[in-house]
Amino acid sequence: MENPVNSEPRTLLISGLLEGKELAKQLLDPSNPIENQELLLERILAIFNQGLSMASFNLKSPRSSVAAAAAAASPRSERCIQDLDHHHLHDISNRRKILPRWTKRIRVGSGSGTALEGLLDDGYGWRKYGQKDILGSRFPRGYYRCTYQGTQGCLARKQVQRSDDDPTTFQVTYHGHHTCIQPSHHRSQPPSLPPPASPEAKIEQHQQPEKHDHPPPEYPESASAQLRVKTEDLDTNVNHHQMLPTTSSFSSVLMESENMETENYNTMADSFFPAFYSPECNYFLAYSRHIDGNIATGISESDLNESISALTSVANSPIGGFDFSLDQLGIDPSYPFDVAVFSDDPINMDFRNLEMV
DNA sequence: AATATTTGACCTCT
DNA sequence: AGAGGTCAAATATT
Repeated sequence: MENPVNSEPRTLLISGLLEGKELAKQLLDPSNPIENQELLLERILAIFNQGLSMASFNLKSPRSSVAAAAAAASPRSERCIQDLDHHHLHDISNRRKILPRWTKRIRVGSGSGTALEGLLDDGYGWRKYGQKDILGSRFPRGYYRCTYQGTQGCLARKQVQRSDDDPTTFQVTYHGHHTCIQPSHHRSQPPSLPPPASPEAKIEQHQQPEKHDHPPPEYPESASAQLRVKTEDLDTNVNHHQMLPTTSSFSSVLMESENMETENYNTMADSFFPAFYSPECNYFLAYSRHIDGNIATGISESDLNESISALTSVANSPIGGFDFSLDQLGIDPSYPFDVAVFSDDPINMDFRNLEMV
């Protein structure tokens, strides 16, 4: 029963467009530095994209889009029919391989028994759709999908696995970025606060040496006050934590390197520029992080091009410039674009602070 | 009544 | 064939 908030897409769409309007006004402000103008443009574009995707998603009949077909509404018998479609089959089999995937280790400070898992709220609305005993693990693995899969076609998923050796820690593996607008995230409104708990939770960040990829750091580290991420160790000048509510942290989060099935994602570009792609939906939103006006520290454009084109197979790099178009990218505009635009995830909070203050 | 969770069956991948 | 992942009917919760 999470997110009882009204998630009516129309409302969200309108408020998003209002934000776009506001940004457009700022764009006209001649005192704005040129870098900011680029950012504003990019963001406005993203808002348009999101709006388009929302509108098209809600207009279409559920069966008419892959995203919706992937939604849970489809009975098993219909699935079999759909599976006759080889393309569709191919899409589905590819999806798991290509979707970005990253893992976090979350330690809950205190608590007992089943209540612990409730402390794992990361600010998003999740709906449990399965649980499985895992070979060699004492605790079952929980499977969650985005609450708004049905209404907004968001394909984000996560798995929660309680650690064997330390039952107070959970390994949370995310699959895919949210393409939805989450009401609880909107306008930086953190979800309801959890009951206060041990405030001394220590947050660490580390990487597994054998896997050199970074977790996409744009994931909203609990827009809620429940998780606080220590980002000082991140090698960027991004100050996520400044944007995060820090009132009561009682969970620790260890950002782990990703356990990707595709090495394609395994690039610096992905960590610095968590391009919100979702190849199974064939969409790509040009989106990058501009911190201190330097968007590509340590990353060559060719690196970006390589990784991104490999990822999407439809896109050229959006990083070097923002002059992409749906046609250029071969994107079906009817698919949901990724978003983060309306959510208050850290990266966008950065944007807000950078551009609107 | 609407929405979320549980859980056994089914599907996919290795 | 077996393990992991997902579906969906039954059940629980709000």
